[in-house]
Amino acid sequence: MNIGEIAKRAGVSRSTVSYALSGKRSVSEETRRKIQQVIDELGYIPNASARALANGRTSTIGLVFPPAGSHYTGMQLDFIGSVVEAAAAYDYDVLLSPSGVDSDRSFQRLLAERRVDGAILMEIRLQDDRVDHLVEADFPAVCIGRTAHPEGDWWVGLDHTALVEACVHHLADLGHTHVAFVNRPEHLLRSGYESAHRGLEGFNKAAAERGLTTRTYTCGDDAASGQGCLERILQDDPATTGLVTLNEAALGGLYRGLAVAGRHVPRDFSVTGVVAGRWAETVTPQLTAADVPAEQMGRLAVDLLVERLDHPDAAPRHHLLTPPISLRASTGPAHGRTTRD
Amino acid sequence: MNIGEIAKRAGVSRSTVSYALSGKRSVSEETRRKIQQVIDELGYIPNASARALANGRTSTIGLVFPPAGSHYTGMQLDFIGSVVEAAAAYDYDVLLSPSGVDSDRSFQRLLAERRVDGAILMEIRLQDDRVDHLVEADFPAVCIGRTAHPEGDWWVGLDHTALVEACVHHLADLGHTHVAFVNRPEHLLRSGYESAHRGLEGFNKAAAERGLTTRTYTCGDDAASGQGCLERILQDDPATTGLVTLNEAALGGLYRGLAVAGRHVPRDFSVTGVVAGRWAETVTPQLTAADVPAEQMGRLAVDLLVERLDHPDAAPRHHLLTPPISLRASTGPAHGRTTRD
DNA sequence: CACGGTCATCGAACCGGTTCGATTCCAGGG
DNA sequence: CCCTGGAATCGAACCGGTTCGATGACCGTG
Repeated sequence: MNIGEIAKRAGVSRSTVSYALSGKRSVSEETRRKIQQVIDELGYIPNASARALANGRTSTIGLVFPPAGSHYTGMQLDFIGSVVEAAAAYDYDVLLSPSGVDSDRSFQRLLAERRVDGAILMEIRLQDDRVDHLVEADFPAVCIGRTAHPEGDWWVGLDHTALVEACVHHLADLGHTHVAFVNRPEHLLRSGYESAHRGLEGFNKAAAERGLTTRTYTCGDDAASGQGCLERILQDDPATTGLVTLNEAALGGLYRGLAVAGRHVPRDFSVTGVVAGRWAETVTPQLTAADVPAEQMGRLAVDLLVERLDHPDAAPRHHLLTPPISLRASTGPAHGRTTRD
Repeated sequence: MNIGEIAKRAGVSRSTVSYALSGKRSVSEETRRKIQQVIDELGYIPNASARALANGRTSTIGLVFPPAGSHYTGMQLDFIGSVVEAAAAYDYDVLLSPSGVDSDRSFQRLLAERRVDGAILMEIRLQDDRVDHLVEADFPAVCIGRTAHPEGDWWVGLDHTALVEACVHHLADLGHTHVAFVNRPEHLLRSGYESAHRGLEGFNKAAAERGLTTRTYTCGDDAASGQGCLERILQDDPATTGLVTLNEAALGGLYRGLAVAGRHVPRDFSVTGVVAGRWAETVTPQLTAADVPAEQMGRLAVDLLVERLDHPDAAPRHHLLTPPISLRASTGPAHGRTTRD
C-alpha cells in the first residue's frame, strides 16, 4: 500500500519505483513493466500528503468565497461549478474556503498551512485586505473581480460600469425618463463590494448623460426584499417606468412587486440588468440583460492561476469582459399610462 | 517557518515545541510562554501536509458531487454551502470532487490518495457503485440521499415518496382529477437517480389511491425544457388542472408555459411539488411546496460524518426527513373552464 | 536515606513520498 | 586495450511534522 511495499514486491529500491512513476530518470523497460504489474495488482496510488510534503506542491487550489450564513446567489454557484470543472482538467482539486475578511483565521490558515498551491478569490471588494495580503506574501492568486487598483494583480472581471451604462442607455433609447437602480444589499455596498460600486457608478454616469430622473436602492438578496424594494420604488416615484438591477436573487420579487402593482412587463414597465443568462431565462417575461458569463469566468480564472503557478515570474495578466446585452422580452418603449407626466 | 526553526529560537527541542502546541504532554509554564512568544513573532503555522503525513488525518472532508457540464440546481448550491459552513464549525475543510460514476478516476483517487478523512456523497442513485465501493472499503462516508438498500449506510435523506404523495393528496383534496408529474431529466431517471424514482413511485401510488387520471413526464433542468414540457402536458390532456414537480430548475419554465397557455395559477391550474423554500418563493404566485431543508440536511450530513470519524465503530445512523407542505399561493380548488369534462 | 513516581525535556524513529550522489555495467572511440 | 560516458539502480538524506522511550531533576514516603 505504500511505495516501500511496491519496491519490495518488485524487487527494486523505493527510488526506482519513484523514478518509474515520474519518469524523471530512465528505468529499464523490464523493471518498469514489473513495477507496473505490481502496482496494478495492488491498486497502489501514492499518498497525497507525503507527495505534497516532499515536493512542496499539493495539486490543490483554494476557492475563497464569503461565509455562508447569507445565502449564495446563483452566480456564485456557477462560478464554483466552472472552477471545479476547469481545475479538474488540469488535475487540480479544489478546496473550498469560506472566509470573509482578512482577519478571518481560516483565511490565514489557508495560506500558512500550505494546503493549496494557489487561490481563486470571489466577491472582491474595492479595498480588499485579503488581496493586499496575498500580494504582499506573493502568493499565487487570481481574483474573480477587481479591486480599486488592480494593476499588479491577476484577475478576471466584468466591466460592471460599462454593463450598467449599457442597460441605462438601452432604457433611455426606449424613451424611459424615470428609472430606478436596484443594487445588492446595503451591507455589501458599504463594505465596498466591487460590482455594487462599479454598477452604481455606471448607473449614475449614464443617467446623468441622458438627463434621467433616477433613484437608487439597495435590496436584500431574496425575493421578499425584491418585492418590498419595488413597492418603495413606485411609492417614491410612481412615474418610474424602468429599472436596472444587479440583484439576481431579488429578481423574482421585483417581478412579483410589479405584478401586484398592476404594472405589466414590458408594456408598463421595463426591467433589465446584469444577471447570469440561465436565471434571466427563468422569469417571465424573460429578462433582457447583460448575461454574466460565469462559466467562462471561472474557466479563465483557473487558466490564469495555472499559468501563474507554472511560470512564477510571469507578468500579471487579466481579462476584463463586457458581454453584450441579450435582448429578450422584459423591456419595451416607454408609453401608456405610466408615462403621462 | 518550520518547527525546527521555532525550536532553535526558543532554545528547546522540536518535540517540546510539538508537545507545547498539542498539549499531549506537560510542558513547563515557562518554556510554553517562550515558545508561544517565538511563534507569535514569526507567525508560525504548522504545515498541513506534514501533519497529515505524520498523524494520518487531513482534517478535510470530500464533497462528491456530479460532474459539472450539466448545470447545477439551486438545491445543490444550498447543500454545498451548508456543508462547507458546518464543516468549518468542526475545523474541517471541504474538498470538492466532481465525479459521476465509480469508474471515474477522480473518485478512486479521492480515496486512495488519502486527501480526505471522509466523504459526503450527493446525487445518490438507487444502485450506486460509489456507495458500494465505499462500504466495501469501509471508508467513512455519509450520503445525502439513500440507495435502494441503505441499511448499513450512513445517510440523511428526504422521504420523496411521502412528500410527493402528500402533494398528490393535496391536489386531490382540492378536487383535481387530471394531474401531471414533472420529473427530473430522463437520463437521471434512467440511471436510477433516487429522488426521481422515489418521487415517481409516490406519485403513482397516491394517484392510484385517489383514482386520478395522470400522466408523467421527464423534463430537462432548465426553463426552456419546463416550458416545452408544459406545452406537452396540455396537448396530451387539456383537462389537466394540476401538476406536481421535483424539478426546481424547470419551475420558471412551467410557469411561463401556463402563462402562455392562458392558464392562470392558481385559478385555472395548480402547481406544487418538492422544492427548496427560497426557490419556491421566487416565482409568482409563490409555490405551495414541500420545502427541501437543504441547509439542515447539509448540516446533519456533516454531523453524522464527524461522529463517524470520531467513533469508527459506531453503528450506522441516518436521518429521514419529511418536511411539511408549506401552503403558499400556487394551488387552489379545481373548478372553472378547465374542469368541464 | 534509598526508593518510587511525576514532571519536563530530549533524541531518535517514523509517516510515505522525492531527489541527489555514488556505484556498477556496458558500449563505443581513440 | 584503456578511457569515457550514458544507462540503470541503489542507499541515504530530506520534506516537517508526531510520538515513543529514555533520562535527569525533584518530590514525598517509609
